[in-house]
Amino acid sequence: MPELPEVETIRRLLARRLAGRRILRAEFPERRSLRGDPAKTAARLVGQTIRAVGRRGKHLLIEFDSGLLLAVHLGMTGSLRGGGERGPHTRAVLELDRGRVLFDDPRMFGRIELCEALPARIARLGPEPLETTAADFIARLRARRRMLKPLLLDQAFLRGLGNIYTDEALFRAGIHPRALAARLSPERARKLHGAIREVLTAAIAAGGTTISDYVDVEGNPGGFQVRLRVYGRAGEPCPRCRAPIRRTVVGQRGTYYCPKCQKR
DNA sequence: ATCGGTACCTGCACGC
DNA sequence: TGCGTGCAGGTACCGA
Repeated sequence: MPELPEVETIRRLLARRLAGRRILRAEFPERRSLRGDPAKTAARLVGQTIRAVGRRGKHLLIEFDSGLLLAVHLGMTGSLRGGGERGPHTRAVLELDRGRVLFDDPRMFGRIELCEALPARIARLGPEPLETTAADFIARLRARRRMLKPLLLDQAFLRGLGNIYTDEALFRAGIHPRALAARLSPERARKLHGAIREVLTAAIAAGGTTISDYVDVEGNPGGFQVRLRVYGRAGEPCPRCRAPIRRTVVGQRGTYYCPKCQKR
């Protein structure tokens, strides 16, 4: 479900809600949603005060005064709720000195981990798409012999893009999802860098994309779905040339693109 | 390095 | 109504 813009939207709301709060109780009713032992993790969390909420790619990082870190990945269907009662898919509950936060995740692809430092798994991800420079991005593309779509989805190359925003960025840049990274001209690579920045920035401003179930901490859906140009629009006319948008599969992922506007 | 396949899960839409 | 199928915003691991 959530890609960078959704996670960033959640991070901002969570930061406001959680900064300075203390954990009174924690519960992990679903062992598989947690890396580590549920009882031990819960015990270590009690009494911890939240300093800040950060983000690396699609990972949320709840930082405590003690230096401990609660890393949350929402997977495909994970969501965080500020308040309310637990439901059938509640996988974690943090009871605070004011309010509570619940982690719901029907498909259980999401994970929570309490750690003392940034886990290697997260530390070794690629750069933030909104922080990397065009020059660096172009140089790194050049070094890869791979199709663009799977490369952009690879979190070790760039952290935060998922299926939706990859397709949207490639469309905006006029580049075919199967185009080979190393063969892109510097000008087209620069255009792709700009397209990624634009689509992510606009999506964050709109509060993310809701296809079926994404909601933020307050339960509000995103607003960017109405501005998607190709994702989920197979058969509809391309907003630029009116040719029908096509759906195909690239790297085992459903992929939407305009066969006329997007060239290899 | 890169690719394809599989696995992990549940829920929903769809066709019959 | 019920059942089978395919699909879904993500990641990890395996062998080729």
